[in-house]
Amino acid sequence: MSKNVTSIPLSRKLITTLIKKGTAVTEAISLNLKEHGITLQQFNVLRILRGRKGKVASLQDVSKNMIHANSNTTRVIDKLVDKKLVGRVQCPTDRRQIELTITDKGLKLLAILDKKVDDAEASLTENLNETEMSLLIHNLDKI
Amino acid sequence: MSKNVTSIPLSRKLITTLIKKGTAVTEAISLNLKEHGITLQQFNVLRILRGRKGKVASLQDVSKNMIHANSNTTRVIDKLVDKKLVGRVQCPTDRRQIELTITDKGLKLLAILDKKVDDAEASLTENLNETEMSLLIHNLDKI
DNA sequence: CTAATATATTTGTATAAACAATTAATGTAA
DNA sequence: TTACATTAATTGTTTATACAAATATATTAG
Repeated sequence: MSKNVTSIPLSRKLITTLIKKGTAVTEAISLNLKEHGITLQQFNVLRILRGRKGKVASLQDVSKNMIHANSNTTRVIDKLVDKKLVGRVQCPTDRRQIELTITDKGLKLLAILDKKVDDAEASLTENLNETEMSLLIHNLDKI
Repeated sequence: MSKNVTSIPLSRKLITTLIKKGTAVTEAISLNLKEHGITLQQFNVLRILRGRKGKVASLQDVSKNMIHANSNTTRVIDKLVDKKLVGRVQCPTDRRQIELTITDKGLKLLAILDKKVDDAEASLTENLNETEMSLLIHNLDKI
């Protein structure tokens, strides 16, 4: 069966909705972090590092897992190091690489932020039940 | 029935997926516009103005309909005026307001861009059928 | 009519992001 | 070993965005 021509406007509606909701959600989450002087990018880096459970991560490990894998990762991490939330040392076996870890201070802050972000995320999705959420995730992954 | 506690990680997964997909889609669409020196914001303004079908729009009309309703709308429009894609005149009855219209050159460019963007949007959603797209839109609107 | 208030747009400034180029260290082939 | 290529991270620069303040015009209360 051939693709229905009316699928073009529907795909436009879907993409537009996705961009708008994505932006709105980003802003809603960011708002909770802002009071603590943390950006969404910085928050993601902290979460990635905590996920390492003590093992070090290189800058490119982090960069790959970020929403935007870009060349500004160094500067995002600079801010976290300045705030003593992340430790950065040169890798002894390959001195091109750096080894990143989350500090105790970072873990403590993250615990506070997580609570706020979890609440915000729960609030944003309060009109959806679990089945709907699972289906949304499943179908969003087809895009 | 009380809310299941496992809904918290599911909501996190959903929000994370939404942010990532929203970003990816934004970039994919932007890529098509970039070759023509147009940003997504500028493209949206052109579409909004075309939607007016000849009637003028004020800056705040445009700003309200943009993904980011912000104080930088003036500068986005500056670029479009520079490129002669949009006309800007002072409103005679209320000189605080400006009257914006899309030019013929703007309409011609938009016709080209629309084609590319429609194709990109169709391609992005090719793994979804109409029922799935409708449901996605419906459920995203609950967020 | 004048002062105060409200509204529409613009401008200034600091921060963030995109993109390209550079530096430093390592790996590899003659 | 030495030159060349590759990899990892950093830096420079331009453009975009967020947020606050300023400007210009219009409206309203007295």
